[in-house]
Amino acid sequence: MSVTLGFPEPKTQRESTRSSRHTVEAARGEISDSAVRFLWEHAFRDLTVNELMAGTTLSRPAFYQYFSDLHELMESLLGQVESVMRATANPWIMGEGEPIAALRASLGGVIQTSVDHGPVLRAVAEAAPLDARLEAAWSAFMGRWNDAVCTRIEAQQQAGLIPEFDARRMANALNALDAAVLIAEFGRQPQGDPDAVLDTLHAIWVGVLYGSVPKRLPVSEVAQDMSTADSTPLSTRGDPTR
Amino acid sequence: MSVTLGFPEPKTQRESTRSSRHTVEAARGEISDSAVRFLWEHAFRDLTVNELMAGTTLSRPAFYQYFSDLHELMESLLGQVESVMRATANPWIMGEGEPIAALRASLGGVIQTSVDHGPVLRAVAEAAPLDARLEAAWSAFMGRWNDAVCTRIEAQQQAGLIPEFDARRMANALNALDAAVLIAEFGRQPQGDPDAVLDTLHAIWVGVLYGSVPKRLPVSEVAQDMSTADSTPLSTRGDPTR
DNA sequence: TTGACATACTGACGTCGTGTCAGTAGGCTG
DNA sequence: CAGCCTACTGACACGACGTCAGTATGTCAA
Repeated sequence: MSVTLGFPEPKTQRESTRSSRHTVEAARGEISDSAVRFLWEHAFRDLTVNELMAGTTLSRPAFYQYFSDLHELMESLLGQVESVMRATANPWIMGEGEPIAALRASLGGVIQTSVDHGPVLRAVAEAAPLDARLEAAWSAFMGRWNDAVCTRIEAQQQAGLIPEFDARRMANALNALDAAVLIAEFGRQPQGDPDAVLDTLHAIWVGVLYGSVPKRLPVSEVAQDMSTADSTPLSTRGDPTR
Repeated sequence: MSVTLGFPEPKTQRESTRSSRHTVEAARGEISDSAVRFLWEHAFRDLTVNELMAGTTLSRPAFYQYFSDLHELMESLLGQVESVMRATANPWIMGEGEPIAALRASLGGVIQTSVDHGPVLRAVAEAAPLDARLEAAWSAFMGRWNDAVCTRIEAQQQAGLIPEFDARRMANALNALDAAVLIAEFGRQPQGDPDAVLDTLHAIWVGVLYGSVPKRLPVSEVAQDMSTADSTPLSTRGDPTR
C-alpha cells in the first residue's frame, strides 16, 4: 500500500521451508518500517497497534504474532539503532589518535546516527518509562555507553590526561547529557543544526575532560569529514509527502 | 485513612462561603498529597485515577471536578516544585559573590530540591511526552531555566570570565544534563548520594564555563552550608512503612 | 489432481482505564 | 422548614489492548 522503497518481498524462503504469506523476517521488517515511518511524523503517544498495522498489509491481530506489544517493537528498533551508533563512536572509545580530535570524530558519528534515526531514539526514550522491560533495555543501552566511556576516562586518567574525578559518575552524566541533547535536537522535525550541536557537545566534553576549550586547538587538525560517517538508514524513511 | 502528617483539615472556610464537604483548595490538596505519596513508591505508569482516588476520601469521578486529567495534576505538582527550586538557585543565577562558589551553592540548592521532590520531577518528566499540554508545561519549565542560565552566561562572557561559545545552546545542554542526572539520581528510591552528585555537576559546570576543575580552588571558600537550603517539603512525604 | 496437514492470518470477544452525565445527598440561606 | 446550591457518585459509552477459536492459504504426499 504505502511501501516506498527497497526490497520488494524477495521471497527467497532461504530454506524453502514453511511460509505462506510472509517470512517472519519480512513481516517483522514490514511492521518495523511502518513504525519508523509513523514515528518520523508523529509522537510515540499517538502510535497505536491499529494505526501501526494500517501501514502494513496485515491486520491488527497479526501484530501480536511478531511482537508481544508495542514496547517490544521499540526494543527491537533500539537494538538496530544501537548497532549503527556504536560503530560510529569508535575513534575516541577505542583510543585511536589524538584524544581531542578523536572525541570530535566520535561525537560527530553519534550525531550523524541521531540525524538518521532521531525519531526512533526519541520514541524509545519516551516509551521506556511506560514498560519495565523496555526501561531495562534502555537502561542497559545507556549502561553500555557508560561502561565504554568510563573505561576510556579511567585509562586517560592513568595517563595523566584527565583530572582525577569519579569516572563512572562523570561518564553517566556526559552520556545522559548527550542523550538529552540529541533527542531534543534530532528527535523530531524540523531537526537542529548538527554542526552547532557538535560544537556545543565537543566544548562540553573537552572542557570537562581536558580542561580546555576546543577552539584553542588547530581547527584543521580537529575537522573531520563527516560524510564518511556511516549513515545507512535503519529502515525506510518516512515519506515527506504523506 | 493513610494521611500521615500535617494539616488535619483546618476547615477554616476562609470566607464562610459555600462548601459542603471540601474546600476546592482542600480537595486539590488531598488529591495532590495522594499522588505525591503514590509517586514516592511507584512509577507514573502505575498511577491510575482509581488508584489515586483510593488514597483520598473521595471517589473516582470527583477527581474530574478538580483536574481535567492526570496530566493536569502533574502540571500542578510541577508548578509547586518549580517555585521551591527557583528560590534555591538564586546565588549563581543572580550573580551573587564569587562565581564558582555561587555556582556550587546554586547546584546544591537544586540538588536539595531534587532530594525532596525527586519522584515528582521524575513523574512529570516521564508523563510529559504523553500529553501535549504537559509537554508544553515541561518545556516552558526548562525554558525558564535556560533563559536564566543563558543570561548569566552571556553576562559573564562580556566580563571575560567565560569563553565565547553559543550561550543559549550551552545553557540548554547544561540544564538538560542537570535534569537527566537529578532525575536519575533522586527520582526513585533508593536515592543517590547528594554530595557526590554535587561534585560531579560542579566539576562539569566549572570545567565547561570557567575552563578549570573546581579542585584547583580553595575548598574552604567553595564549601557552603547546605543545611541553609530551603528543604520545605512540597507535600506529605510517602510513609516508608507502607 | 487431490486430499490432508501446517501455519499465517483474522473477526470477534472480554477486559481495563478513561471521561461524562444525570441524578442524589449534604449543607447553607432566608 | 422550604428551597436551593453544589459537591459528589453510580452507571454508562468509548477506545485500546490482548486473546482465541476459526478460516484461509500454501506445502507436501500419494
